[in-house]
Formats: sequence, C-alpha cells, structure tokens
Amino acid sequence: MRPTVHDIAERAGVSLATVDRVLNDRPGVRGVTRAKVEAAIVDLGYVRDVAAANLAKSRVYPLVFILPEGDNPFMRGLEDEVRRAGAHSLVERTQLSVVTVPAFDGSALAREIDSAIERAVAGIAAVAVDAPEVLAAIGRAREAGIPFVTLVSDLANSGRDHFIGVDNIAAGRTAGSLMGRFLGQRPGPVAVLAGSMRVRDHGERLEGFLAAMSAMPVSRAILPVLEGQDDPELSFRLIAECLAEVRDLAGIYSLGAGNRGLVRALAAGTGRNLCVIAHEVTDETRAALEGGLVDAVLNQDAGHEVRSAIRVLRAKADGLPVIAAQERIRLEIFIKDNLPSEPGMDDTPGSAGN
Amino acid sequence: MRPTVHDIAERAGVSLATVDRVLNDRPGVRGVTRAKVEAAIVDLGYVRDVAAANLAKSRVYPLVFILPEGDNPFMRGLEDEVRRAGAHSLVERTQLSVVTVPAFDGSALAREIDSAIERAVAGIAAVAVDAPEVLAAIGRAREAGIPFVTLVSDLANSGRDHFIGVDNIAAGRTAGSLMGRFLGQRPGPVAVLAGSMRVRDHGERLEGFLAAMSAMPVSRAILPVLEGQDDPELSFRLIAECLAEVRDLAGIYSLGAGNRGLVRALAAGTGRNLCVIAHEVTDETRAALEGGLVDAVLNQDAGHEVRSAIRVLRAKADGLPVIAAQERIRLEIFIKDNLPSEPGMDDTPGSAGN
DNA sequence: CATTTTTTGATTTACGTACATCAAAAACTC
DNA sequence: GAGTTTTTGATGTACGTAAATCAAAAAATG
Repeated sequence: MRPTVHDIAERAGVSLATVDRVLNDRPGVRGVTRAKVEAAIVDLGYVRDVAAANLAKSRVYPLVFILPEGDNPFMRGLEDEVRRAGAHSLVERTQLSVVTVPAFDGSALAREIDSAIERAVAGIAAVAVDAPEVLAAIGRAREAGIPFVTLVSDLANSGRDHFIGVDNIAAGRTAGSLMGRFLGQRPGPVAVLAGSMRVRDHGERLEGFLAAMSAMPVSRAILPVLEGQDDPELSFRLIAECLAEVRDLAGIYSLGAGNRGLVRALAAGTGRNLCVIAHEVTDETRAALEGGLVDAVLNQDAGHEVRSAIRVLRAKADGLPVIAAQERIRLEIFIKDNLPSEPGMDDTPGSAGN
Repeated sequence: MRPTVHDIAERAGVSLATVDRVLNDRPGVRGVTRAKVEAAIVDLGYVRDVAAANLAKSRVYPLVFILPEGDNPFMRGLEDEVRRAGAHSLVERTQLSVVTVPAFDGSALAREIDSAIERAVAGIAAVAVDAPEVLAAIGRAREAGIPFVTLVSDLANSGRDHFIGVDNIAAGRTAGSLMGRFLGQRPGPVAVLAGSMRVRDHGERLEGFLAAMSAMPVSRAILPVLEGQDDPELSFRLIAECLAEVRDLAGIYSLGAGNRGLVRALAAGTGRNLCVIAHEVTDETRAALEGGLVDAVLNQDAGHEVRSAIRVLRAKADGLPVIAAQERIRLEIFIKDNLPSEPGMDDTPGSAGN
C-alpha cells in the first residue's frame, strides 16, 4: 500500500506538522530535522497523492492556448480541439482558454504571454513565432515558474518545457521519398507550393523534400517555389498557372496551408494525372484524398497535440515526469486506404458492443 | 464552481444521507423523494468527483491483460508496454497484471477470463481468439459488470465494451495500394507471407491486399500464400525458396509476424531489388526499414493501445464517457523518413529545453 | 386512533493532504 | 541561569465523497 504523510511522520519520529512543512517547503524546520524527514520520504518511496492534494486545495489548473488567427484550416482545427477539450475539462480540474493573435505577429504573441503570466496561469501552450520578444516572454514565463509548451512550431533555445509537433525536415524528406517512389521512372518536373519561405517550418520542409528528391535514382527538376501565402485565391492562381504553363508537370508538393486553392485548381485541371502530396488532413484534403486528386497527406494529429499539451503542462505543474513515448507526435502518412473515418462518426472498426 | 452533494441536498430539500442513498442506489428512499433528488442532480449538472470518491473508498482498479505467449515480437512488445505502464500505475490507483496463455488457445483464454471474474477485477483486456468458449466467457464478464476490451484482435458479437486495434481489411488494402504504387509499371509477381490463414486477422489483411492490388492499373500475379506459422525458421525457408524459384519476383507482402525470417532471407538474397511491405515496427523491421531491405512498415502503436485500454476500462468502471477520437487506433505507415527514433531515446525533435 | 414499519436526518468517521493556530518544548544568546 | 527566539507538536478545519448508525419523523396499516 502507498505510504502516506502519517508513515513519514512515524518513520522520521516527527509530527505531521513537521512533515507538512518539509513537503511543502514551509519555514520553521531545522536542517537536522529536515534531513530526517527527507530520508524517510526516500526510504518509503513516498509519492504525493496529487488528487488528494488537489481536493484539499480546491485546485484548478488554468491553462491558456495562444493560437494564430486566420483561416488556416489546420489552426482552426487545432482551436476546435482545444475548445472541445475545454468543454468538459473542469471535471479534470483543468480550465482551458484560447487566445488568438494575428498570425506571425511576434509582439502580439509576447503580449499575450505576459498577460497570461500576469494572471498566474498554471501553464501556457503557444504556436511559436521566431522573434526575440517571444524568446524573452517565454523566458519570463519560465522564471515565473509557469510551464511553457511550444505547439506545432518550436522556438530553439527558448527554455520551453516541451515541444509538441513534428520534425519538419523529416516531414519534407518523407514527402520527397514518397513523391520519388510514386513517380518512379515517370519523367517531368515537380512543383512546390509553400505559404511563405519566411516561415522557418516551411523552409525546413522544403529542405527535407529537396534532400530526399535528390537521392532518388531518377534525376528530376524542382520548379521555383510558388509562395501562396497560405491564401486560397493566390494559391489557386499560382497552381492553375503552373498547370497551364508546365505541360509535362509530374507532381506537386504542397508544404503549407494553401490546400483549398490547390484542390480547386486540381479539380479544374481535368485529365492531368499528377502525383500530389500535401500536409494536414482537413475537410479539403480528406475529400481530395478520397476522390483521388491527392495521393498522400502527411498529418500531425491536432487532437493528440492538444491532449499532449494538457498532459505535459499538468505534469510540469505537479512536478511529475512526462511519458516521452506518449507525448511524441508522429508524422502520419495517409493514403486513401488508411484514412480514419470522419470525426464525429464514433464507430470503432468492427464495433459490435455498447 | 462545480456543484457538490451539498448543493443537491439543498436544492432537493433533503439531507445529505438521502442524496447519498440516491446517488449510490442504496435502499430506503421513497420514489417521490428519489425523483426530487434526481431532478436536482440534472438541474445542477452534477458530476461526481471521481477522485474524491476514490479517496474516500481507498479504491484501486485492478486490471488484467491476457496476452498470448510465444516469441511473436509484437506481442512481446505489447507485454513490455503493459509492464512498463504497470511500474507506476499505483499512483493512478491502477494495478495492472499480465497473464499469458498459449497463442490461439481459446479454452485457456476462457479459463483466465473466468479466473479474472472470480477475482472481481475492475476490467479485463485480452487479445481475442475466435472460439465459442471465449465468447461465452466475455458474456460472463459483462454479466458480472466487469468491463471488457478486446485488444489487437476483435471478436464480433461478443458484447465487449470496446475494441482497441486496427481494421485489418483496411490494413491489407493499404499494403496493396502502396505496393502497387511503389512497383508502378515494373512487371513481376508478388509473394505473400502469412502466419496462418486460419487466423481471421490474417485472412482479412489478405482480402484487403488482394482487393487493392486488383484495382491497380497494372495487372499482376499474386503467388499462393506462404504460411510460415509466424515461425522465423519456417518463414526464412519459405522466402528463401521463393527468391530462388521466382526469378522475376517484384514484391513481398508480409502480413503476419514472421518478419525475422523474412528479413534474414532478404539480407541473404543479395542484389534482389524487391518492394517489401511488412507489419509492425519491431527491432527487426526497424533495422530492415533503415537499411533499405523493407520499403514500408504498417504499424499499430502498442504503447497507445495499452494506454487506451487502461483509459477505456477505467472510464467504463467509473461509468464515464470514452473519448472516441482519443481511443481510435490509427494504421500508421512508416517509411525510412518518418520512422520515429528508437524507444528509450527521449529526445524530442528540435529539443532545446529541459 | 394506536401500532408498526419505513423513511429521513443528524452525526460521526474515514480517505490523504493542505493549512492555520497557539502552547509547549527545545535551542540559542548573553 | 535567565531571557529570548525558534522549532515542534497537537489540534482543528477544510476539500468532496462514502458509508454506517440510530433516533426522530413520516407513512402505512388495521
């Protein structure tokens, strides 16, 4: 059975009050007494019952998610997942709130981080922006003892507790390998649709893609990057023009969030049998995958990321260990055949029970 | 703030003791009083604080995992995951135990299920076997109010609470689609290595595979199934013979657990540039994927499955809802480029923090 | 209406921990 | 050794729920 504070008191030959003072770093304990108590804690392998402590303290963990604004379907999906998780989070003593900031706006993000620090939240999860003011704000959060998790987009040397997202270089490389394998001996160049090359994630995906394509047996031209700013209209136009101008185009890699425009252009470009690889399962890419317009979608699971962020922030707030294997976000490859059924359909494969 | 039993008592105009009787279905409450209390519960949106209740009851959830014996690497990995989860499960008031039975032995499995029922465990997770005595044992568990989860291999019409695993027909279809795409125009037949066609899962994977291959533009012969009984030596022999006899072999689909023998035969068959698709990431398939002997591995995450089983059984025991999206096990496609790093290496991609 | 039975309420104890209070004991200082 | 300060212990209350006990109240019965 699990040791309790009573066992520590007995083992160390002190009172409950002294045990409490040691466990909770309260003043008024001599060093020699403290040592006795700490030895007893180790001997007994005592682990605090966090649920009991939370009950005693009526504790609630306010967590804030800071996400970019805009109509990026992946980010909107991420927001939906946070809101969905927040709907019944009080049962788990967690209070989720979502704050949005203009996409790529480092100073707005830094301001929201400071605002969250001011409110003394239990943890912060944010989609990072590569800016010095964000770096400094993360530092301040950590100094205030607030756990910080970067989500989807990391920030190196920021002191954040954990990054929850995929390795973008590996993502690009995976796209390149698949593209090469799917195209096989078929000749023709490949186009790349990005949001903006100023975004580090997009740069990394391109880097990985180029590396993998260049390792393929068949040498193949990669056209200059089309920067669609993740805007559906602009992306549509760029791809439509590319389809019109490049008669022997073999494939398209969409590494950003301009997929709505891409899918529209593909649907309009009748009879072009291209190999298309995109990122993130959204309504558009799901339909395109099922309809055969897109060959593979590389995905990171927004639901898993949100749950992971909550778990990590909770664990850090409680001073508990994080299960690394559970919190590692995998880069998923979906083709038509292994695409999970639509969210909202609750049937388990082979479902025959309650 | 969350309503408590005190709020219910006040709202219904009764005492705490009466609220307790209604909440816990204890005798001694008139129908009219019960209705008042139940109305108050609904009005207030009261949800039991399970952590507080567990503390009051000193509750521990004993859960049992019944797994097949043998040197099937996936099943041994599954067992490792259960044992790893069990190492610190008492903190979460869960007590995991593992019981192994001879593989495919329905009566041994039924006996262990009944033994677990006898011990009044809080939940049972088992790799199912298609046998009437197993079906009956699951029924008995459910009648005893013990939640039951089938793991990896389902059993239709068994009344189990949940299946945790992948859709094997979709798995086979995925393998077929990938094989077809990777082979492209390249001519030559494809071999299939199975454990035993008596196993329903293996039959389903083959079914899916054949369906996908027949939908490919290039018509291709599928050789008669090689049944290696998931035995490394037999599998090695069958594949080695196949390599020797079929000079124009284009690909191999390994749908069972004979991958150790397969990889050995591939490594010995120098210069054969085959497209190979296997199931489950194990030490052998990981090395083969990284070394280029295998082109893709279709995987189900054992760690996720174990955590999911625990969560589902806990939720069922508490009468709480299961988050369908979290508990859906995805069929993962791994190529060399998106293979997660080795377990035991705890680094997060882009890791720059604590 | 009297008697019996059932229901209800008040209360206590328990779980493990947090936190506060104050008197008594121990340690420290001169 | 006396006076002061610090440490320690005993105790109580709190969190939300479970569960038991028994007297009082309400309901049912004849």
